[in-house]
Amino acid sequence: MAKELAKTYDPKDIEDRLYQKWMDNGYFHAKVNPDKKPFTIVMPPPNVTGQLHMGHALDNTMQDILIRFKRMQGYEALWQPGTDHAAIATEVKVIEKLKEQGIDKDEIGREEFLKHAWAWKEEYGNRIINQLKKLGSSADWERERFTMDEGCSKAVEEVFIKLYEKGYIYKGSRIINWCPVCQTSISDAEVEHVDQAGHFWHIKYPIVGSENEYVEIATTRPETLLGDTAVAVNPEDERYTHLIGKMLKLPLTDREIPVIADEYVDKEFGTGCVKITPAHDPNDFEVGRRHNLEEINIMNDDATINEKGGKYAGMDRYEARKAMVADLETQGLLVKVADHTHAVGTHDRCKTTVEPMIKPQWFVKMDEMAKAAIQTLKDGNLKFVPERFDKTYLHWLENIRDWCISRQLWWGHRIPAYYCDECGETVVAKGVPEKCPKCGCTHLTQDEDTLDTWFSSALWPFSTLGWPEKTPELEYFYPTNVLVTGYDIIFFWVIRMVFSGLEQTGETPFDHVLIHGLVRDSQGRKMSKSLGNGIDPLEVIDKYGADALRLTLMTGNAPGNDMRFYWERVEASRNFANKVWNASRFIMMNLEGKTVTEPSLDQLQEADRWILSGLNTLVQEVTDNMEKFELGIAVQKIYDFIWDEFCDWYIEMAKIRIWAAESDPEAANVALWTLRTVLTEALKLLHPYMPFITEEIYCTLLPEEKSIMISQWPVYKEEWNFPQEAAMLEHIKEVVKGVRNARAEMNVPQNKKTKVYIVGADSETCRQFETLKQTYAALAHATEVLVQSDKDGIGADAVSIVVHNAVVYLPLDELVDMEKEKERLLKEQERLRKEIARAQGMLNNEKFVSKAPAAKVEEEKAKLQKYKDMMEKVTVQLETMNR
RNA sequence: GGGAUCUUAGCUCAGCUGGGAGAGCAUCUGCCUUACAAGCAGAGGGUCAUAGGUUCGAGCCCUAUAGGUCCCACCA
Repeated sequence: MAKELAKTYDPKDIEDRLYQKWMDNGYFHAKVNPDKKPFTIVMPPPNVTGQLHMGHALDNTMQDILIRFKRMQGYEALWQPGTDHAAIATEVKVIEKLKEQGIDKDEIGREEFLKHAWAWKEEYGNRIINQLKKLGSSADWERERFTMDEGCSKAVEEVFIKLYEKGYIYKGSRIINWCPVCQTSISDAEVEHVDQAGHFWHIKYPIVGSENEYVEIATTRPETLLGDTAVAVNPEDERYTHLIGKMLKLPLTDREIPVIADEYVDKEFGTGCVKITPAHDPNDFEVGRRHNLEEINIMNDDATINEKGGKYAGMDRYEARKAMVADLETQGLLVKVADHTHAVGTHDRCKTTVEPMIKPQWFVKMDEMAKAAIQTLKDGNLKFVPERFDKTYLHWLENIRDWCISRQLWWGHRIPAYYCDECGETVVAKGVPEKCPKCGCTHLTQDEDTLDTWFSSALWPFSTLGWPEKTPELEYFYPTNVLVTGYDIIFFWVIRMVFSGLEQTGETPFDHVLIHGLVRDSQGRKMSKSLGNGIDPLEVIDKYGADALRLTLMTGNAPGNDMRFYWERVEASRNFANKVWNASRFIMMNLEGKTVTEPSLDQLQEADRWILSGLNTLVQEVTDNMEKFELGIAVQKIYDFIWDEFCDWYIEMAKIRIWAAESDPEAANVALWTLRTVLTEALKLLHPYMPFITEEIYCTLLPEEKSIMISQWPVYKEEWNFPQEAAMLEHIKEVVKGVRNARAEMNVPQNKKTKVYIVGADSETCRQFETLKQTYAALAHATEVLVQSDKDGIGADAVSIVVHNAVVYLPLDELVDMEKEKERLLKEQERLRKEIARAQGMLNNEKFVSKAPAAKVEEEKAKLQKYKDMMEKVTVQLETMNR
């Protein structure tokens, strides 16, 4: 017995209840099951500090759709969830929170600080998980992981040691990107190049021994002059060859530096002379190493000038710049200042200008692993969807430099390296070594640094499944199938997972990477906190429901493209939900108290056969689109089928039999069965996109069923394929549309019903129309439909609608405006004339006839015949009117 | 400097391997028709950025141009 549904759809009534039901029944949980094929997605772990934003909503909706789809198809579908410790982001937030309480990080020390950080994690780590649940995410929460939990930490340690032993991880003093605010090194990927309007300062460096001679250099960062240890020119540059080897007096200091020759210098740019500051510029660093130049670090960690800076010591780098420029000017060494816009490296998180510095850091050697990652893509083991992101991936890998992995932070995985207090020997090991292998000293101290947060996320696809242990889960679910993520983290994450997976497990961690774009605001701007233009997904869920939000995010967008988000779109989605709700309500109302039995195939009427054929096509296409990750196209087809075909046409057709149930209960049964069957199957197709509403309707409609999410995905049924009836009904629609259009144009009031005469071209056409005359009557506001083979009894003033194989007449009596009718027919004639000209033109083209596929040519011939036929009838009609 | 991508109806965007231009919103006209006014029925609106090329046939493929967006990059 079907229970009644509320009159309008209210998501609040059902979402939390259904989610709880799914959880209670363990539907999200995936187990190792040799009888089924696995399908695995690992969730990009949101930061523990994070709050759900539209990007998460989009990313997780896509994953949930794929997982629900595959689960229904009979796969053992695992969606592996978890959170990321987000090293810098979290540490910064914890520091802020402590500050509010008047606590200083350095005062309480590392151990105490970490206690606070863990407390933070406990407090906020669940927040984003709960928000993901609101979205309907069917992740296997029983398997939820955290990048710093015991297992993941073990995996990190294991990888670090293995790579160290292989020589892929090394410690070295090299130039790295230093953030003076966060006080840590950062990787190249974390540096954002931002164009800034700056200056080019042209400065004279006097030549030692030639009092009035000097070279002119141009720099954007005059303060680094304090660390200069050479000036370089291009060896081919004839202007300066005579200076090579000479010494220059470094302004504002008492040092003398040499002029050197290096290919790196571009003769055409600037003055052709470059000051070399090995300790504060990556290029200069390379030049310095090539020429054995001294590396003078002139800055403290907070980017103030250190004691090497003489009178400028203690000043901030920009203060020092100002002071130095003033001094240079005073000394007559400043030639000119030119405006110059250039890209400045900034820390992506805090936007501080990065300061290149030489510091001892840990690095991962990238060349070999990058090669493997490139190869796996080329071998087809890894596919980006859409494909164009191949280039992004390859370009980055082909130009990769060693990865700086150490961070001067406390929150994260501490580097498993220990230094002997006596001899300084480095030992990389699991846990504190008992004694130094070199000198036997028992006092060893662990490295203070932690690892880049991406070091652990790089292992996510396998560390979450138990690696390095050989767990049954790892064996069964790994490698995973799809990774869903935004194009903005291909560098940070996808690439690192690929090379880590290949190196550690010998396999590409996933075979498809489904890339999506950014969700922007209604004006196309990035949603951001500072602009205050972000739309909170939770607010959308609260107002319109999770299903409406999900549908909005999935429609009208191609993979990899950005999308704009605005409320009107959500409303449209909500309206669709309401439509589905009400169609279902109608069906259930009519099922009330009835026992519906499955009819035999020959009991199915034309309309039933048509809609079942349509469903069949839909099932096939949607499945196909979803297999190809064309999620937006698939849902568009489901939407159109449900609204346009099923609601607007089929339900209206079925009403005829339902309302005549008393006189013909058998026909009503067939209609009801078809309604229920098509609705059920369509709901299943829709379920991955709109899980809540489909579940609620499904379970109300079929009380004996437990849940739509564990129901079987629809498959194409050969016995539901009725091409003939499908064509007949399309013909009906054409006629009905014609009648409706004529009525509207002739301003016939909606409630005014008329007779409809259909004059068929031949007996078979007449027979078909005769069969379906009730359907016409209902859909075309007819009191009666008369099918005949001639114009007997039809007045000359009847409005005529010419369709293929028939002319339809509406006797409108006093309502007919003959002028208007004539106009309407002339318009139709004009349209047909164009169609005929087009088809005729193609067929007159010999090359078309000889080269185009035969089927195409036949198609055009048939069209031409059809239009000519219609043209003839319209012409006759016009002539009749003129008489 | 290198690369990607976009330019289609008033707005936001679809358009899968080339075969008669679509959706949602907005606009206009009728309708409170017993599932739904968050609805129903109808209508208007596009030389698919420009110029060439390939093809029997181009929104789709190729080349150039213009404009927009994004990513990468060690010209100080």
